Amino acid sequence: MDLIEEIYKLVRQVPRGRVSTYGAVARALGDIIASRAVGLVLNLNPDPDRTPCYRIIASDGSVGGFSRGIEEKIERLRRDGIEVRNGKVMNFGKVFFDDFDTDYPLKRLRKEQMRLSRKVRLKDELGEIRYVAGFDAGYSKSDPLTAHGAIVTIELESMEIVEEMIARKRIRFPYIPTYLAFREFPVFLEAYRRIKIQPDLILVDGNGILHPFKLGIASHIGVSLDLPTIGVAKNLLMGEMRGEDVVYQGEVLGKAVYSSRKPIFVSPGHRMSLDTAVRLVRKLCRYRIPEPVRLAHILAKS
DNA sequence: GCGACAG
DNA sequence: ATCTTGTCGC
Ligand SMILES: [Mg+2]
Repeated sequence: MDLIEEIYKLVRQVPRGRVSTYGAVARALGDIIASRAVGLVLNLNPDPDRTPCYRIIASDGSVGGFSRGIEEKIERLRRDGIEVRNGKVMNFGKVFFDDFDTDYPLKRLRKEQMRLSRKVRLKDELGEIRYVAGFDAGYSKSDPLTAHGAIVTIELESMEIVEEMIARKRIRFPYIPTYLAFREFPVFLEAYRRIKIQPDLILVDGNGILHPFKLGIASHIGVSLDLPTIGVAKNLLMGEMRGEDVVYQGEVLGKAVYSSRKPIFVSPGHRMSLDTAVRLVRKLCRYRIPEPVRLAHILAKS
């Protein structure tokens, strides 16, 4: 799924003399939550003549940002015949374009999450756990369209590294909260296909079932490979704290683990109960982040 | 300005 | 997530 191209295709539908908004483009993608991602993608637009990203402004009528400076954005809008005063588009309601031709790609991906979430199993289905892998992805500002995916596998008993793998993949999907797997799963798979030692368990940087459709990236990976997985997040995506429980819509989907002063948020991904996930994560923590993920994080950045 | 949404 | 020297505390 090339969501970056989908965004550019929508932007090209905005006619000269009209403007639209980051939120309107996000709604045409299928989910308003993607509005910030629309801005980030337009920031990387290589050709503002072919893809007139300057016609996308903030929902309050202010012009928003432009990588070449907002002066050029205002100048381009004026050349289109748009009146701009004090950084605001005049007659906003009249020039606003929202008549996008779209098949709502994010709605399709949401349905895919709902379909996969029915396959998640939350009872312990673990054989003997000898090898534990951790996965994380890293990026760089100088090359923001390449993801670096790292897998580090350790032996549980000795906590020694037995394998390290790094893969690169062109990114065609921005970070959108609750859609993380569609960004990072491809580079995970690229690295996973190359490892020689089959892990018995994979820890993933991100959530498991602690997700609005119970399909965070750890569950997405677990179900796709039918392997036991655990999600380990450094920040809380959703839910409220009840003691150490993370509760969402009346259900305990995760737990805060105080491996250091600041907690991490653990949720089962697949073939695992919450309690077992927490027990295994505690066992794997030398510092705040469990070793396989911590080491994968370092490798992905290098 | 506030709230806030993994990475 | 990224941009990033040095400093402080444990
Ligand atoms: Mg990460």
